[in-house]
Parts: sequence; C-alpha cells; structure tokens
Amino acid sequence: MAKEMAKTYSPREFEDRIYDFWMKGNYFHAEVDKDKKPYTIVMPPPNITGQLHMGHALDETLQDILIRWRRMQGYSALWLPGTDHASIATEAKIVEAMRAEGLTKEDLGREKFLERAWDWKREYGGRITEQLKKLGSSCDWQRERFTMDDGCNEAVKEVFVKLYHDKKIYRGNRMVNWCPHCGTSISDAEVEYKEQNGHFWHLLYQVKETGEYLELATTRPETMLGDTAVAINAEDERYKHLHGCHAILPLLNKEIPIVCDEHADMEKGTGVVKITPAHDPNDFEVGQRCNLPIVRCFTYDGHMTGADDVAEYEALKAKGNLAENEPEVLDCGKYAGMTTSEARKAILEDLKACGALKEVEDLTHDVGTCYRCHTTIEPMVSKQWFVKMKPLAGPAIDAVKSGETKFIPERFDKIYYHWMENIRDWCISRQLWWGHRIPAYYCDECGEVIVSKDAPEKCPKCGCTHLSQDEDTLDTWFSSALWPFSTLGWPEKTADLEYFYPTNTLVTGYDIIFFWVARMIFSAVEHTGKAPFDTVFIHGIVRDANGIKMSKSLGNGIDPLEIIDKYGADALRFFLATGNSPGNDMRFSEKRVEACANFANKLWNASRFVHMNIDDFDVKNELPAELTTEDKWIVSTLNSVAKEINENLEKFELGVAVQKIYDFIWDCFCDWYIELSKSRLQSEGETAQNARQVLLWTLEKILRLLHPFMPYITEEIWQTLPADGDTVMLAEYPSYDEKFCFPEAVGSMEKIMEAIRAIRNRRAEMNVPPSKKAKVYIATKLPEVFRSGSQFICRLASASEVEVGDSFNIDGAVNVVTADAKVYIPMDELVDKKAELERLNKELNAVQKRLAQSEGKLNNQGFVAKAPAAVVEKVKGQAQKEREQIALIQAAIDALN
RNA sequence: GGGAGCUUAGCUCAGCUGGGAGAGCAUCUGCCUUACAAGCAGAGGGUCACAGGUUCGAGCCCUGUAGUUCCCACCA
Repeated sequence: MAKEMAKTYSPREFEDRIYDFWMKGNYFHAEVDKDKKPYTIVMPPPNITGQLHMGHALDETLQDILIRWRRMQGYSALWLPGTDHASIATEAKIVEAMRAEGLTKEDLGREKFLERAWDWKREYGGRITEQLKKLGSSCDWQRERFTMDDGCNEAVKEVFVKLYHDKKIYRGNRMVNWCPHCGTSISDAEVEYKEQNGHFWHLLYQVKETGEYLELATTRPETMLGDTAVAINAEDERYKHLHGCHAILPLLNKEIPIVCDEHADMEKGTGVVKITPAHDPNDFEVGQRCNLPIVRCFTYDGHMTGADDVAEYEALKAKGNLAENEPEVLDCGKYAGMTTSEARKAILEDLKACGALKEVEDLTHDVGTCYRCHTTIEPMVSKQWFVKMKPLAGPAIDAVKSGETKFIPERFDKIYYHWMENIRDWCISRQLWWGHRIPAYYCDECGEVIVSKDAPEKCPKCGCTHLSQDEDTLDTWFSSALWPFSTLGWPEKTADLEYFYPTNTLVTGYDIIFFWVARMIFSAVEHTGKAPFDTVFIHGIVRDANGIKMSKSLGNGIDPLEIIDKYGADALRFFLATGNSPGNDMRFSEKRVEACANFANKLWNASRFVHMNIDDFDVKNELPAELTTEDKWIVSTLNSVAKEINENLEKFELGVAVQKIYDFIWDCFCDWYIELSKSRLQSEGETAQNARQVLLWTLEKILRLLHPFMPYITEEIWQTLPADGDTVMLAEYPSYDEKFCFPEAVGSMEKIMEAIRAIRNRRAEMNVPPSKKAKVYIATKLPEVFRSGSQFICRLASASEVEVGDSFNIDGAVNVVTADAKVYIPMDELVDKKAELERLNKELNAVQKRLAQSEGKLNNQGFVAKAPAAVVEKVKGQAQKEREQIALIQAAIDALN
C-alpha cells in the first residue's frame, strides 16, 4: 500500500508531476453545490504582456492559501482565473514589434492591426498563466476568462449603454491628461507625479492701456502662445487700476484681456497669472468662469500646431460640427511643427531677445507623467467620454461604511473614502485600437449620437444609413471594473452568478486600490446592487534585499521562476506567507527562502522516519485505544495548534498561522515527539505498534494542516501514506476537537521536558559530551510524573539511570532546579565547586528577582482588586513556585559550603 | 499643504482583543545521538526611537517630538 519516498527532498522531481495530477483529477474545479457553502475569489487578472514577478507570486500565494484552506474545510471553493488585455501596454508592444518591420498602425489600418494583436495574444497571452501554475495555484482553469472575451465585451457594452441612458456617461470637451508618447488620454489615476528640477521663468507682459509691465511666472513658457487672458485677484490693491484693461501677449503681439479671478492668489509671486485654457487644468476653469476663448497650440503628438491643424479645425467649423468648448487652433508660425521642448527653447530665446524674459529661477516641482511610459503629461482640452462619478461614489462609500465590504488592514478604508469623496469624473475613452470599442455611433449626415450595443442600421433622426462607430476604445480598467460579476455570467442571470456572487475575498496590493478595487466596488453596487466581495485583503509590495522597489528599469527584479527552480515553489510560497503582515511591504531574502526549503527538507526527512517505522507493518491511520502521556501531549498540542491556525486564517493572519505550523512541526513533532517515540519503537508488540499509529496519525494531520501553504510536498508525501482519498487537497482540514484535549498529560510532559532541557543545559555548560552518561536523581513532589518520564530523561538527557524520590542528600553533585524538581547529577570529577557556587548564586539571584516582581504585584492592592481573577491566580502560582525554587537553590548552596 | 505606515536582538522581520519580549539568518560552544550536518544539543545578544499621559499593569491604547518610507493634492 505505502509507496516509497525518495531519499532526498528535491522539489524539481515532483512539483510539475503533482500539478499534472491535480489537473487530471479536476480537483480545482468548483461547481454550484447546494449542499456546500460557496467561497469565491476572483483572481486579479495579470496583464497578457506580463512576466511573472514577485508581486504576482505573493498575490497568488495568498489567494491559493485561502482557497485551498476553504476547499479543505468543505466549501465549494472557486478561484476564478483570467488575464487582462492591458490596452496601452499591449498596443505599445505590438506597435514596437511593427516598428521593427518598418510599419506603423496607420500603415496597417485598424482591422489588420487588431488581427495582429489577437495573434499576439494567442501566442503570448497564455505565458503568464503557465507561469502561475508553477506556483501551485489551484485555480479553476476551466473557467479562465479574458477581459476582452465575448462575455466581458457583452458586459462592457451593457454597462456603457445603461450608464449612457442614465446620463452617468457623457461626452464632451474637457481638460484631460494627454500622453504624447502613447497618443491617448489617460485617467487622473494613471498620472504619476514625479519631482523634477525645473525653472520658473518670469515674463513681462505690457499693459496696453497704461504701458506698464506686468510680471508673471510660468514653468511652461511654451504655453504662452495659447494664452487668452492674464488674471489678477479682484481684491488685489496693486492692480485695481487695471480692471478692464488688456495685456499685449509678447511674440504674437496679441491683445488679451486682464480678468479678475479667484485663481489669482495675491500671496503668491506677483499675484499675476497667465491663463492658457487649452493647456492647463486651472486655466481651463478660469476660462469657463470668465468666458475666455480656448486656444490650442499643441498637437496631440506633442508638437506645436501649424497651418494644417488650423485647416482641419476650419473644415470642422465649416461643417458646423464644433462641439461645446471645442478649442480654436493657433498657427504657431515659426514654431509650428517643433516639439514642445524645442519650442520652449526657441520661445525663451525670442522672449529674451525682446526683453520679455525678466529672470529665471530654479525650482523643483511635481510633474505629471504617464504611469505606463513615464512621458510628461500634457494637459489638453480634448473631446472624450467620461463617467460621471458623483452619483456612483455615494453608494460605493456606503458599501464600505456599512461593513458590507471591509478592508484588511482596516486603515485602507480611509484611503478609499478620501479618494471616493474627492473623485472627479473618469475619462474612459482612449485613442487606442486594442480594447473594447466604444458602442457609440455618429450619423455622418446630421451628427446624431446613437449609443447602443449593436450597430444601428440607420440614423433614427434623419434616416441616413451612413453611420460610423466611435474610433476610441475604453480604458482597460473599465472592463476590469466588471470582473467579479462579468466572469460569472453577468448580465445573464446565471446559476454561477446566483451561487458564487458576491464573491468573498479580493486579494490585491495597495497600489491598485484606486485603479481597480474602488472601481469594482462602485460598478458592482451600481449594476448588481451588491458589493462585489466581503473582504479586501490588501498586501504590500515585495522589495529587493535592500528595500528598493523591484523594477524592470533598475534591473533589480528577482525572477520567481528562478527561485522556484532553485528551491521549489513550496519554499517560495512559504517565504512569501511568513513574516508578511497585511498591508505591509516585505523584502525578498534568498537566505530566508533557503530556510524555508530547509523546513521542507526537515518535514521530508521526518516523513522518511515515519516510513521506516511503518512500512514493514500494517499500520492504521487512527489513534490507538491507549494513549501514553507523550501521545496525549502531541495529540493535544496538535489540536490546539489546529484551533489557533483556523482562527488566524479567519482573521487573515497568514503569517502568524504559518509560524505556528512551522514551530509545531519542527519543535514539537520532530525535535520532541519523534525523539520521544524512538525508545518505544525499539520495543515489541503493542507498545511499538501504538507508537507507529500515533506517528502516522500525527504526520497525516500535519500534512493536511500544512497543505495550503506547501501544497506540493504535502501532496507528494501524503500519497505515500496509507490514508483514505486520492489527494490531500480534498482531505478535511484539521480543526479543534474536544476529545483530543489532554491538559493533564500536556502539563506532565512539559515538566519532564523542562527537566530534560535543564539537564542538557547544565551538561552543555560543563562541556560534557552526550556519550558520557551519568545517573540522575530527581527530588520532586510529583514522583509519578518523573518516574513515567525517566526513559525520556535517559534517552534525551544522557542519563544512565534515573532515580526519583522525595529528597536526596548527595555530596559533590551538580544541581539543577526546575519549577517542579531538583535534579542531582553526581559528577564529582567534573564539579568545580567555585564555578558551581557562582552559577547557583546567579540563578538564585534571577529567581529572587522574579519573585520580587510577583510579590510586588500581589502586594499591590490595585492589582489584586482590579486584575482578572485568573491573572491574579497565575501570579500567585508563580510566586509559590519561585519560593520553592529559591529554597531548593539555597539548599544546594548550603550543601556545597 | 493633507493623510498613512514604519522605528523591537548584529541583519531581515513577527508579536493576534493590554497580563512575564519571539523567529530566521549571523555569532559562540559541544555533538556524525542509525529521519535529517539542508542536521542535533546549548549559549550570548533587546531602555521595544524619544518624551509625556491613561491603567493595578503598556512593545501594544492616547498626546507630542524626531528620523524614515509611501499615498493624495490644480499651486501659476
């Protein structure tokens, strides 16, 4: 029955094989099962462009631990995997690949480009999921989804159309963040602010009416061509005489009004601000308030506008298709066609030449950059689609306030509230081809806008059949926001949706709370009426050994696959789960991974030991009728550990749980129980057989307990043991059981262990090798306990013989005092009286200190009156033991003198 | 400008509702004790950043300070 175990632990030999075994057994698949409770996790879909990194490894490991634990507890546990189409990242990859062939997007056209993109997806999109499998992820691969598959597309269109008709999606010219490199607008959340060294250029604009010069400062002088006003504060005494006057824009010699607006802060600089409504968010607002024209002087690919751009604008105007806030376009003349940075240089030179540049000041300021390509963002007025956030944010805030969804750790709810409460409308249109195309159609004839899931045949207004679909696609996060329910079949009312939704736990890093978590919450509340998950379990990022964020550009990333190859997936998982507390960053440490692999090796060898002892016998995986003290101790300890681990997991304290399993396996099982069992195993008949059964039973429980954390090794070992079932994955997770509680046996065992430790300690201090055995006398009030433990004292504390009694009077013996016993080890030749006295006095001192502490508490009326009775009792017990110990040590000292 | 986290052994970090400070690595000592030298048995090492406060009792709760990291914010 029992299979062999390989002599050495080499994870490479079995991890892939075990994963195949699970796949073949279909053990990851979850079904609607009315007899079970559902437990659902939807995987944060990694980008199809992605390579597995430590962040994924952490995220996946935490999810897999939770899902495996719940599955073993008997839940119908669904972990739904998938990938994200990652519009900007993927499109950039494909464009880059095309550049090598000398092709541009425009050369190919939309259709051909998309064909390439899908080819690319088919070829590389599965790479990341294959890598996830290496970690042992027990996802239901039958349900794998993609954010751009038909189902998700259906959900996206449904949501878009619905929101449009509810007036929660609108289209218009607004200030957006424009990335000249990616050639698209991006949302506020996608802008990363980075501190950069820059300059403050002080310019002089002459006032037409008075001839005086107004000094104003700017960090972006090239925008001056688009200035349509100069603003001052209405209250500013310095400039009251200028109300209604005009300034002359240098270089263009254009007359622009001097307006009064609250934006001009009297306390800052000169109190005069240039206003460029087309290229600055604040100025756009000023423009709206003061009714200023919007003049655009940058193209959407980061150059200065010229005659062509103006012609385009004029054509649009002639057709009567100018929308509200449509910016006018300036012919920048000599600057036309320059990049914005080239234009900056040229303009500054010209300003200097004409005396309009007063001075240059150095400064550091935060500059918005694109989170994908890190190009400086140009704020631009542009016609885009937006989601109106105010009506969505309120209910989403309530979902967390009411506790329907809770963040772990809790502090992240504050971050969430702050963002939601101050949220601005979400720009969702992207000037990209790879993504969900916006389901909006325009009548070529009358300009009517039709938003519908399917392309209309004719314009409902004028009947014209020439309609064209909006060229833009949606923000990737628009489809990710629907992920928890679109993947379960929404908008259809499927059985899956009914059973598995709302999902239970969302596991993700704090870095995408805004991008994703918040948007899933408001989307789910809006469209399903329910929060998408009950718990958001937040983790930090994995940094390198020096605490630096791992990044491609720094080249300090550590490839999880290499680590897996070297130490095994179990070791990596165990490392990621250990010492990692919710919401906090962690450092990668190869040393610690190695320590985790050593732990796996330890378990491997312990299992081999059990095998050695059961293979030639018919051993049942059940506890014998008669349990010895040490049996009861290990069974009872295991029972309490199982209880605590379940409690810790319920509270998402994975790191704490993992530490407890580690300690139990290494200390309790390996270092103590196995050692304790050896003498029994050498005997005959029932005694040995019972020991074998307890060993097997305990090991089997250990494998179950550890399985969610180290799935491979536990499965590999489990399958060599005589146990019921095909896989440890589906064995019941150990939980607290009152019938396995043996507090008395635990107490006795601990006393024996304390004595053993004390003896070992003394022997080690005196450098006595284990081979030198000595008789041990134990004076105690609990003779039965120590008599029953004498075999262990012999074996584990190098005693040749143990004699237990009330008291002994032995000269020239080494003394060891524990809380419950005084131990004499007669080793005349080794006893150094002076050193022995010194040690005893040191010990006496230490115990006296502790007694003083205990008595201090007991003499404190406040403590006795207010502390819980159990605590007071405990301290009383301690004080009593301490007094006894002092007496024993004192006696030993007296005997030596 | 606002907010959050962190500061515990030489290093990296745990420490769950307040009730005698822990792990891994490193260091030192002794062991090949027939599962494991990727090991066994021991040892040393901490004013829990600092200052107040609450409490019978504080690493843990409150206030402040310092250092550090991060997030948010339209400051020209």
